[in-house]
Amino acid sequence: MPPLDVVAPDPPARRAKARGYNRHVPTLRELAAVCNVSPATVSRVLNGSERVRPETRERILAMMRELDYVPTRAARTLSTKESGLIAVILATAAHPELEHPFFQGLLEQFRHRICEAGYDPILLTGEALGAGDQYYVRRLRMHNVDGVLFLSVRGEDVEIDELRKTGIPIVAFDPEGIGPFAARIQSDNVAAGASVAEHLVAIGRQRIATITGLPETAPSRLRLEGFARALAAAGRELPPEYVVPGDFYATSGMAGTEQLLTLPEPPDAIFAMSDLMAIATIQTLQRRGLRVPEDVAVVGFDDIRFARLVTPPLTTVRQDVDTLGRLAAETLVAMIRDRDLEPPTLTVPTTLVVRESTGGSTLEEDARSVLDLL
Amino acid sequence: MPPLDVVAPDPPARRAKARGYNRHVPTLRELAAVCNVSPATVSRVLNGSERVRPETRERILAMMRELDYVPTRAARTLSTKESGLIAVILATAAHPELEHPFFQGLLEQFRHRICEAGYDPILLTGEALGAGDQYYVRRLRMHNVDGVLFLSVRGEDVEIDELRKTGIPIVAFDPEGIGPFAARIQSDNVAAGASVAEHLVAIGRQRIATITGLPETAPSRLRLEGFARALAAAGRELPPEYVVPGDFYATSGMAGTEQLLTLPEPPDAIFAMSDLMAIATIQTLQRRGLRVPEDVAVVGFDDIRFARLVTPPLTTVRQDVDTLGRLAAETLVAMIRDRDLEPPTLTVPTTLVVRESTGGSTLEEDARSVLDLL
DNA sequence: GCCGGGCATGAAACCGGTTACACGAATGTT
DNA sequence: AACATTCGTGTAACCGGTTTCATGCCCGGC
Repeated sequence: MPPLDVVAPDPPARRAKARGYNRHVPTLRELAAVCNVSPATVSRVLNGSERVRPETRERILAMMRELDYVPTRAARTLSTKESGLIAVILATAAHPELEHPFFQGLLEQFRHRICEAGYDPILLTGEALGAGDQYYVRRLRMHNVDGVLFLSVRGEDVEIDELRKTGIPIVAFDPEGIGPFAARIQSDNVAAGASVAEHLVAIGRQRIATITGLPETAPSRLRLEGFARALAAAGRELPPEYVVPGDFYATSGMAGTEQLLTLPEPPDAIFAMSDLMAIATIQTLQRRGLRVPEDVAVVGFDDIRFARLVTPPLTTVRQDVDTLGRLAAETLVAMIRDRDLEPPTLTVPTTLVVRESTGGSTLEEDARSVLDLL
Repeated sequence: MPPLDVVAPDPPARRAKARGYNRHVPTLRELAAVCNVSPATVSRVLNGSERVRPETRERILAMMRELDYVPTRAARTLSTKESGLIAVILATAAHPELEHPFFQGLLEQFRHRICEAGYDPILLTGEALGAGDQYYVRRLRMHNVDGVLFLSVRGEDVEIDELRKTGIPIVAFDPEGIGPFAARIQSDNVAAGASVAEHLVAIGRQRIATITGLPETAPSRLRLEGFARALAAAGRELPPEYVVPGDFYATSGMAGTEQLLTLPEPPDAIFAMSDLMAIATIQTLQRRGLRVPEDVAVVGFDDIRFARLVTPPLTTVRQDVDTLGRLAAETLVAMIRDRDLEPPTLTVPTTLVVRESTGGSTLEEDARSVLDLL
């Protein structure tokens, strides 16, 4: 049976009412009308302009609170070309940074800092998901993104040039194949590689090998450079068969270890260029009946939370994610505010954290450090 | 020396030129003019309207490509109230979901799916960062967010009601203290808890204990419910001192294990309600000279990548992150497109993955499973 | 008492898409 | 042949802030 009253209320409004969210959100003009001022004055209050009489300002601010006024970012963006959004570009699904523990800390610190500066991060991916309108450069242009943070650029990214043409400020972490138009943030990979080599020499290891990250990436090359140079300085060889390529992820750590164990002279120390690979290395060695650190010492890179939780706890190079994230945020915000700023290159020192996987720390020390975990 | 020509070009334009990004981005109206059509027609092509003659459409599409036209989202948002943004709400810094491996997979799958549907995720945090304009509800209203994904709502969130009033579609994962206005996605925690209990009984353990997650959270309560019920069904006791509270993170796993070991009758099996806690549990047991699984069997929850890399590989409950992420995305997009949709509650089954920490799998099986890692 | 200047405020155009409505041409109906 | 309908397209208002320029006021100086 059709209802008796033929005049149906406006459907969307009725639905809204039914769900209880018919609260009208005022516009700037309505707010201005209520306050008996012009839209321009309200806008000035919103933007903290000096040119407003204090009592007028207070009256408007009070009314904003009372009406629960929130300015519409889209309108402001349309007018000013500033969106308050910063794009964080993740790489392809094949190497999901988001799943790499190291990047999480970096990202959280970064997010926190840019939020304080009034920006919000929007997550995009370098991966092309079929249709062209899913390319990140297109998305980021649509959204009028104010700045871009790149997590581990890889050389083959054909869109980098497209991105450069937009003129949007860019900060890249551990960049490879990105021009000087982008700021760069990185750990001191050369010094870090050297510190690992020196440690392994100091504890008396004779046959020192390494499983690298993706060979074409900057962190991988630079760590190897410092590592090899320090070994040479100590009068040690680094034969080619002791350098096996990995990709930073766990599986390649297993494969690399297997490969090293087939050598006529297997190493007595392995430097894996990520903690994920190092942990896989320990696991593989133990499966083969080898003891860590007695038979083979293992060193990782990153100092992810898990590093101290594996058995034995992992000696590793700590990257200062808080500083890295903070600097990335500060640099990007500075570049947004002053477009003439020359993009800097910042290098952050690392710390070698010695634990049991190289025989370095006692059980008591380590138990204490575990309690530092959140 | 000042340059001879006194008339300085427009400063911003000059800077842009100097950096090489003076490329002019056309507007819809300019594009329309070039194509000898009205803005309305271009807009119709953009939005896939049927009412355009095919040859006109082609001409416009070709010109879009040639001029590298990208529509400005802000203008469309202003007009349609749809921003193409979906907010992902992380909790406070005290419990950084982003660092919890389980959420990464969920988030990546979610991101991937909503991206295909034309949305991009914006990261917000429940934490109030000082000033009021950093509250997430304000941010999300500013940005005209189309939908919200909540990761692990906690009961004390005072802003939930503010959020509800906005009427924005919400999907919450493992929700606690959120009303029926939000869709809920969760693993079948009761069945999962029961499957763990049954497994531990089946392998003949006598003194079965558990370290829970945050006691006030839904997953923690539900897993305990299933666990206790299944133990009772098998005629086993679950004395109160065998239930110690944790918080899903590693440290609480250590503390909980220590606590269990001080009991007059320490357990011979421990169910930790997250892999992070379970791994900390194994580590702690080994430090105390206890063997896993011979002396104490350990079961975790989540099946994070590390679960199979620790020694011994961890028996755990696998949450189907791909399905969880996909369902969250599909549900949210559906709710955005049809605001009348009743918010569903979806429960996804889990799988018990038996590995060596309960003595379950052989070395060979496990080595194979490790190779499944990406 | 008149004038210049600083200050608080207002009027109106503008940012770039969207869309309701109008309109002419082509097609179909009787 | 007259008329209704559908189709393709254009006109213009609108979304909600921002910003330039104008204006009116009050003040101090001469």
